[in-house]
Amino acid sequence: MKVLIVEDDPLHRSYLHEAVRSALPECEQVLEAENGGAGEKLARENKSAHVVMDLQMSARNGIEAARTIWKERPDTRILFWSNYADEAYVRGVSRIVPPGAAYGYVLKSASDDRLKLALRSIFIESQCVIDREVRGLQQKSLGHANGFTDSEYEVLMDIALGLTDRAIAKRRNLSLRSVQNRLQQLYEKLDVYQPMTDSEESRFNLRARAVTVAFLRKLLNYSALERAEAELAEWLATR
Amino acid sequence: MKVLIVEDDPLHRSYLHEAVRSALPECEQVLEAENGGAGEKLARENKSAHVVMDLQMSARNGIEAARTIWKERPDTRILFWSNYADEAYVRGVSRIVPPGAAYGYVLKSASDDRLKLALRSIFIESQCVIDREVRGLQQKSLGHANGFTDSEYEVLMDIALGLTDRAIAKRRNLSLRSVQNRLQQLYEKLDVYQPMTDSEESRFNLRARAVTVAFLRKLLNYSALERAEAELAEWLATR
DNA sequence: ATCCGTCTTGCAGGATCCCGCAAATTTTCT
DNA sequence: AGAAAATTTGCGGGATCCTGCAAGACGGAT
Repeated sequence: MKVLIVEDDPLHRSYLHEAVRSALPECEQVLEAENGGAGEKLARENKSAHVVMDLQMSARNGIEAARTIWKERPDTRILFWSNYADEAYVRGVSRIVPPGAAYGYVLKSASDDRLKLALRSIFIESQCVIDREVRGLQQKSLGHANGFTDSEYEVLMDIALGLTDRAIAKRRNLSLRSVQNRLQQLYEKLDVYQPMTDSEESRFNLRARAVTVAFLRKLLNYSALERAEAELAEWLATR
Repeated sequence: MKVLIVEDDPLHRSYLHEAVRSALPECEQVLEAENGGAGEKLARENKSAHVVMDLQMSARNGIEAARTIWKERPDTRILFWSNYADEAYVRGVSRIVPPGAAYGYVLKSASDDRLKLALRSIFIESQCVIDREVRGLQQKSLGHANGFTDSEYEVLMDIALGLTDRAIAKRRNLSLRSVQNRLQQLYEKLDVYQPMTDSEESRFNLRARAVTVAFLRKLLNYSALERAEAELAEWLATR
């Protein structure tokens, strides 16, 4: 068995290396890459079927890397190992995992044992292992209780990118009014209607405010924005 | 000499601990805190005059912590040790450093030697040490060549928070039109006027787009937003 | 003092955004 | 199939945003 580690931070990389060695004695070789691009390349060359991947790397995003790896070999097992459980990350991951693939999502704050257990479960037993904190988010985002519809999430990304109502309508094949409907739902759910002061006027710009509170609530983050921007550029090219 | 380490990540914390021990043999005691709040408390109790501080911690921001520490004891020496050199961080730091204080800004990607040298320079020699990458940003942001005026940065934060033109005017004691002038300068500098397609209409919503490209350019980031939101709440309270 | 550049302010108008209302369409459920 | 619920769409109007034009205000330099 070969294991590929894709991780920015040298300290974390060597810690992971050590953890893999000790949790998987049957592993003959541990490869290391320090960004998404190098990770994709190594995975291709070595046909690695076992990857530990950091999200949030400077050069190339972990999610991007995972997507191309899975596109080439959908049975690859990937353990995502991240600092944060932002909803943006969780959504990003579950959007790209191929049907039936074994993967995991473990926080860096998890204990040694938890990490090692996850390594064995995913790489040996082909099970999915998702940290409880992350799992909670997943369910909340699916259960429509307080979560967001995919279509709402779409418009959220679109206004975060700075698109016009009209532009969104074109991109999503909707009428202007429908876009605005979705926006209203979004504003409702993000609870953006609070007046600035109890006194009188002076409110928020709903559109901009929505993006802000989405950020503060971790529905959005830098890498989600980065991905969205890339997708937008892609779409623009086809017009 | 006592040194206080404020850092989220256990791995980085112990690495720092080791680096301090080896670079500063005259240091008798190394204290550790795992978030900003605990850091402030320890600094107060131990009157630590030497701090190594991570920015970007989950519980309480490194910049916030540094601000309160410096407010209580302005001669404290603080070395900021961060993953990123976002302009948002650099601006945030230089906004709070007291006149004449010795501080440093070193990236986590720097070599062992660089870190140790910085530790000695700041804590022993009371010099300011700022990584070249960071320094570059500082100068660019000051030299008005391509950088942003403080007033432009202010409106940027304000629209990022989702404030109305009118609200910004009140907050900054300006007329409506002046705010809009600043916004125009901002749009100009952020180069937000590009049409979406070469063909015809369908452009960006300038206001939202400006915030986005500011994010992508690292002029803004999560912690800057967090701080701005707190300041806004504070201001709202005084109305 | 005068000149010059920068910053500020007002006004006006066109574009966009936000939203209530209501009809048409699709989806879901029985 | 038929009814109920949700979604989509059009229209219209009020609020906000973006901008050109032009007149003061302030400060520094000659």
